[in-house]
This record gives sequence, structure tokens and C-alpha cells, in this order.
Amino acid sequence: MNRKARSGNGKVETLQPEALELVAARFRILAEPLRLRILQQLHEGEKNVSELTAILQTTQPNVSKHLRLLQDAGFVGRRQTGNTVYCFIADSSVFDLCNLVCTGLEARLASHAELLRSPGRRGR
Amino acid sequence: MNRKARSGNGKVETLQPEALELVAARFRILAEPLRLRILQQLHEGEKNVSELTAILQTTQPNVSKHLRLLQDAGFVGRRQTGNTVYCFIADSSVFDLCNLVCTGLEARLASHAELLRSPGRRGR
DNA sequence: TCAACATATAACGATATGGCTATATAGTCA
DNA sequence: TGACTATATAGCCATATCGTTATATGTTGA
Repeated sequence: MNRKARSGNGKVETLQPEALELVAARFRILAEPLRLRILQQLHEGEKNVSELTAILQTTQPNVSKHLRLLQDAGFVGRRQTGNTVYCFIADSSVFDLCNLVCTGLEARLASHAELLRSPGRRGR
Repeated sequence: MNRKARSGNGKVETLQPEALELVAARFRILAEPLRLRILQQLHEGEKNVSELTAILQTTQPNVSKHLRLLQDAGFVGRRQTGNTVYCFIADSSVFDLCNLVCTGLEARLASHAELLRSPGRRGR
């Protein structure tokens, strides 16, 4: 064991800057509303590109592009039958991530709401 | 209870598109290497802007700008004494998030490595 | 009040990214 | 093979964001 972080012990606190780039890139995948909506749709069950396009009210190339990123990151998988491509959640831990963010967001918004309500009487 | 998601039950699977924008925005805060490096530094203990600037090898305005985003998101707090501003982690759950991403990333990279090693003999 | 220091903001250029339209690729069926 | 359908890619424009330099704000101490 030397001073540099080794594989398997990925505590973000100890990562090198280059590794943090990878972590940031992974966050960036989830930093787009449309991609989150795609994940949300796939949470209900697998869907093909045309279905997603219709549901999300955007263009087919746009869906394809976003799907590619989600697939490259390993969040989404694909299954092709004939010439239609069915997409599905390949790593459901992505929802743990999203829900952690949701929780933090709720806490944040609640604390803001608190500030607007009865200043000086926090917590009741 | 009506058909729209209500406060407190923030399962990402059920959020409206507008709510997903907020979730995406929160992910976006963590989608920058320099911001992750700031968080990393603050994990060791509070630091002021000048110290961060020196450590991160960038300009002071750049650090200030990123700190602002981290503060607005509630991840980082500030304490001002005299004219120096000390920053610290205000929501340490941000590291849970980062570590979840790290874990997923490691798994992803490991599975890629697997593909390069002995094709056909996966899992051993 | 003035000089000095620490931090914040403004304004800019460079780059990245989202969404579009047009087109290419690839699979199915006749 | 050729028409049709589903998806992917290319190319483009608009916008957002990073990092920089210049400057403003604000705090301390003489």
C-alpha cells in the first residue's frame, strides 16, 4: 500500500484529481432533466426508443443521444429485437442516488421555507 | 392525497418534470471536478478562500464562484472573522452521494476490465 | 480617512452541451 | 432486390458554463 489511493477503496475523500474528473463525469450524466425523465420512464418497465420519444415529447434523435450517454455510463441497457431497441434499467442503484439527492433537496427547501415562516421561532 | 406527488415523499420515480429539473440542478453542482476538489479539501477541515486558491492552483475569483454554488446548494457553509471567510462542510451527506457514485464507477470500470481479460471466462 | 488585505462581482472568450433538421444505417417484409 | 420502419449519426445553432482579468466591496489597523 502506498500513498496513492488503490483500487476498491474508493473513498472520494482520498481520490486524485484525475479520478475526481471521472466522478464528476458520472454526476454530469445525471445532471440533465431529460435523462432523469428517461430513467423514470424505464423504472416502470422497459420501453423502446419510439415510445420514449412519444412520452417525452421530444425528437427521436434527441432521445437516442441521451440514451447513448446513459448506456455508456452503464445505467441503462438495451435489447434489440427486429429493428426496435428496448431499453431498460441496467443499474438500479441509480435510483438510490436520485433519491439521496431528492432527500437533500427536500431538506434544503424545507430549511428555506422555515426562514420565511416566523423568523426567530425556528423549529416551531 | 391527489394524483400529484406531495411534499416529503420524494421518490424520484414519481416526481413531475419540473421537480426533476431541481434534482438535475443538484446533480449539476457536483458535476464539476473543481467543486469536488473543494469538497475534498473541506473534508479535512475548514479552510479560507485564499488557502483553497493556493491548494487548488487556480484563481481566487474562480474559487469564490464555485464556493457560491456549493453554498447556495447548502453543501458548504461559511464563517467570517475579520475579512477572511472560512468555509466548511455544511451537509456531510454530500460524501455519501460521492461515495455512491464512486462505487458505481468502480463497478463499471471493473466490468470493462473484465471484458478485456479472458473473454468467455467471465466471473473467474 | 486612507492604505492593505481578503473576498466578491462583472465582463469576456473559449468550450461544451442540448435540441433541432437532414441523412445514414440497419432490420423486416414483400 | 426494393419499399418501409426504427434507430443512429452528422451538422448546425443557441445557450450555458468554466476560467480568466479587471474591478468593486468590505474589513482591519494606522
